[in-house]
Amino acid sequence: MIPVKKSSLKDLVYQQIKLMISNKDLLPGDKVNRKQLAQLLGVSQTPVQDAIVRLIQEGLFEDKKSNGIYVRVFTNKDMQDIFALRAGIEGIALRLCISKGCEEIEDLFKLFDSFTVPMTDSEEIARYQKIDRMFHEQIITRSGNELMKNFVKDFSFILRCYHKGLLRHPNETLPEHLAIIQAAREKNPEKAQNLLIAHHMASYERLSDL
Amino acid sequence: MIPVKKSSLKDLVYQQIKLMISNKDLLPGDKVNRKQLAQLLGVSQTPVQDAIVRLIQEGLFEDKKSNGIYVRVFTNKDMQDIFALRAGIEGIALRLCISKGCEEIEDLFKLFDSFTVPMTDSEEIARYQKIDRMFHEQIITRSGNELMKNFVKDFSFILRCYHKGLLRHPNETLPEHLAIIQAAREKNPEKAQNLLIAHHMASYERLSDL
DNA sequence: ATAAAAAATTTTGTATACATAATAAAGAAA
DNA sequence: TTTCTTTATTATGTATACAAAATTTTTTAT
Repeated sequence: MIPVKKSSLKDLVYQQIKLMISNKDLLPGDKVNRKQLAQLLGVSQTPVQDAIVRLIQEGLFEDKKSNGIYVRVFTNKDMQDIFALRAGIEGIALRLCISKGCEEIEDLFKLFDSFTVPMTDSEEIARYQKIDRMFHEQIITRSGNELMKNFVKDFSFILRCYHKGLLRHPNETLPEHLAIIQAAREKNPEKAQNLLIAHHMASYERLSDL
Repeated sequence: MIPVKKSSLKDLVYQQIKLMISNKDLLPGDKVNRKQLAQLLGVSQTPVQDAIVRLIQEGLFEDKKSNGIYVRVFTNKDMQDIFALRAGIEGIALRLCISKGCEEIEDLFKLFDSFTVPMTDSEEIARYQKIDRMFHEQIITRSGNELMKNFVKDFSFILRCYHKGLLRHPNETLPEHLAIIQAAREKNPEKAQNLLIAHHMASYERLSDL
């Protein structure tokens, strides 16, 4: 028997609220109102309460105790913190990928073959960005560390919602990607890890300038 | 005015349940019963429900959807995943500490001066263990990355509850700690980071043997 | 006695009610 | 007007009610 998980209201409400966040219907600093949300979504306050608790735990909402619940405002420092955290996690993930000799990752690497610097065509840059994102996601996924996936999922959402545009031009990042890939092909986990971390930390530093 | 945060019932219940977990009143695999917990704690089911949602989000409970909620069973693989994740996070934290030239960390390092290998006295080993734990905690704390603190707090709790005994003898780990400290004193972030990661990954490997 | 069916109980998801605390609004005094 | 008090409104935390699904127990038939 296949366990069909007919999602419950509370799960739907949770997802719906996250959608409201990514759609900017709920903005950082907004007060979160249980009753109002319940009416808006056409459900009772109970599943909304559940969703709110989850979102607080996830860091998307902030509980100002007696003062109400608010959509969390992420400062520049907060975004930097996320970048650093991701650097550390993705670094170890890549190390694990290489250490366990995961060959299938080669197909990921190949995706970068078709690019060269300098990159000027905006359509090509868009394509590059997509592959860039996929590359980093897949490192986590293929590490085989389930826990990591969950952790990263949460703050990937935050980055997706609150971080507009790219920080560094492909001309700068492509060579870094290629160097990482080469270290991986050489089966040098530590080198690859260090390069990946350096890659992220360069973005981290750039974030200080904003 | 000092904002006195008279903790609400739901927070107390949450903490109380975590205590039940660390006290082994709630064991992995146990079914979690809302009504029963509410009666036990002498509150209504509402704050218990809140706490349960938080604990699911935190990974301590598992929602088997239509099948009920259970105290999560952490497999050996799960514990390994946690170790790897911690390695990555602590590594980047140490790098940040050194990069920002945080001098106060020196007082932490000094705590190791009084130890030498071989270590045989069980009381000394106990003292070492305490300092060991503190060392790793403080790296996170002093990195100045708030997000990290919260992430690590959650899985530190898991390690504390479900991981008994130490994996490797001080005779093996002290030299590693000293090497890490030396790299830090040399203000070499990458080297220190690599050594710290290697230190954790050695424990990670050891965990495979169990 | 064993298997199948039916009935009873428990559990979980959801809704609603309500008191206390917090905020906003209105009115009174300076 | 401005400030202070009082009153009204709303929001949050908590309790309770209840239906549908799941589990357990009991009953019935073989």
